[in-house]
Amino acid sequence: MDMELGLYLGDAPVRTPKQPFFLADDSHKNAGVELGLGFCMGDGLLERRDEEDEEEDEEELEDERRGTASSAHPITSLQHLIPFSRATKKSSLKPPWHTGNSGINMDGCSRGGLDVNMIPLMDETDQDGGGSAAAGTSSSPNSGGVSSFQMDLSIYRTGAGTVEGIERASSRASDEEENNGSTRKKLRLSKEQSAYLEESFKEHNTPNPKQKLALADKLNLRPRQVEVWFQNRRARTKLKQTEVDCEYLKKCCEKLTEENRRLQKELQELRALKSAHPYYMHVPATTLTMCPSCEKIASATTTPTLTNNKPDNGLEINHDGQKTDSPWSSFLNPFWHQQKTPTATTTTTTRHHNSAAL
DNA sequence: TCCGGATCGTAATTTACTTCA
DNA sequence: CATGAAGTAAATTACGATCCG
Repeated sequence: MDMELGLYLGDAPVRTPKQPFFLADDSHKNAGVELGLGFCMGDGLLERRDEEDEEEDEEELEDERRGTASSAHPITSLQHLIPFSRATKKSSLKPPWHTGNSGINMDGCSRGGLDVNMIPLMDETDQDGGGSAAAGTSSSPNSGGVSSFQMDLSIYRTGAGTVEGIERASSRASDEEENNGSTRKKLRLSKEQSAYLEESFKEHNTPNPKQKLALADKLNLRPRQVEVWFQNRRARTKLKQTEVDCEYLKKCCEKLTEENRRLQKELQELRALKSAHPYYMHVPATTLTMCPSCEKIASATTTPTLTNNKPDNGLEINHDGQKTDSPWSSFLNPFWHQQKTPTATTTTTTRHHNSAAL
C-alpha cells in the first residue's frame, strides 16, 4: 500500500502583492499544536493594517511633524520604540533630533548615554540634501548622501563622544567624499535603530511610503535604508519560515513513513491470515452489520476493540491503539477526510469480517 | 597578544515581475 | 490595449564582526 503524500507547503506561499508575506494559516496552526512545533512564528501579527489604520498613521505622522507628541525622551527602551503601536502611540517618543533646530538632545547627553548616532552631524539643510533627496527618489543606488549617517555610526561604534571617535568619523567621512560615494559602504544599524525597526516590523511588515518616511525620520536614516531593511527583514522571515516548514514536513514524512510501514505489516498479517483460514472470506458480507464510518454497533460476536474503534474525540484508533487520524494528516492533505472514509471503511469492515469469521 | 583566514549576519544592489493609473 | 512608474520578492554581492587556530 503506497500512501500518496499530498505534500505541499501548506499555504504554498503563493504571494500576492497585497500579501507579500505569507502568514501561517489555520492548518499550520493546528499542525503546530499537534506536533508541538513553533510553527506560527510571531509573524501572524504582521497583517497589513486597514486603510483606516493608515489614516490614523497619517494623523500620527502629522502630530509628529507638528511636534505634538507627548514624549520628548530619547529612545531608552523597547516600549518607546514602537512607532505605530496603538498602545504607545500617544506616548510615542519624540526623537532627539526632533526637539529643536539644534537637533541635539541634551537630555540624552546628560544621561551619559549619548548616542551620537542620533545626533545629526549635518545641519538641517544638509540633511535635506541627503535624506529628503533620497526620499524623493526612492531608489538611490549608492547615493552620495550616505556619509552623514555613516559618520554617525562610526562614532557610535568607536565610542560615544570620544575625540577619537569623532576624528575617525571625520576622516571616514572625508574618505567617502574623496570616493564621491562610489564605494558600497556597509553600515550597521545601531541597536536602537534595529529594535525600533523590529518593533515596526511587527506592526507592519510592509510599511507604506509615509510610514517608511516617518521611520527614516525617526531613526535618522534614509528612506531607502528603511525600505531595504524591511525588504531584507521580510526575506529573512520567509527564509526562517521555510526552514520551519521544511523541518515540519520532514517530521510529517517520518510519521507517514512509519505509518506506511505499519500498515504494510498489517496487510501482510491479514494476507497471511487469509491464506491460513481460506473459509472466512466466504462469509457473506451482509452478515456484518458494523460500519465504522456510520458508527453503527457491530454484532455481538465482534471483539470490543474492533466493534467501535472511534473514541469520543472522533479519532480512529487502530489495533495498536494509535490514532490514525490527526491534524497533521489533514494538513498534509486537506482531502484526507473525504478520502480516508471509504478507505477506512473498507479496511475496518474487512477486519470485522475477519473477526466475525474468526 | 596579534594575525589571518573562515564563517556568519546583514546592508545594499540587481533583476524580474506585478499592479495600477 | 500599451506604457511607464512604483513597489516588491528573490537572488546576489559585499562589508563588518566574530571566531578560531
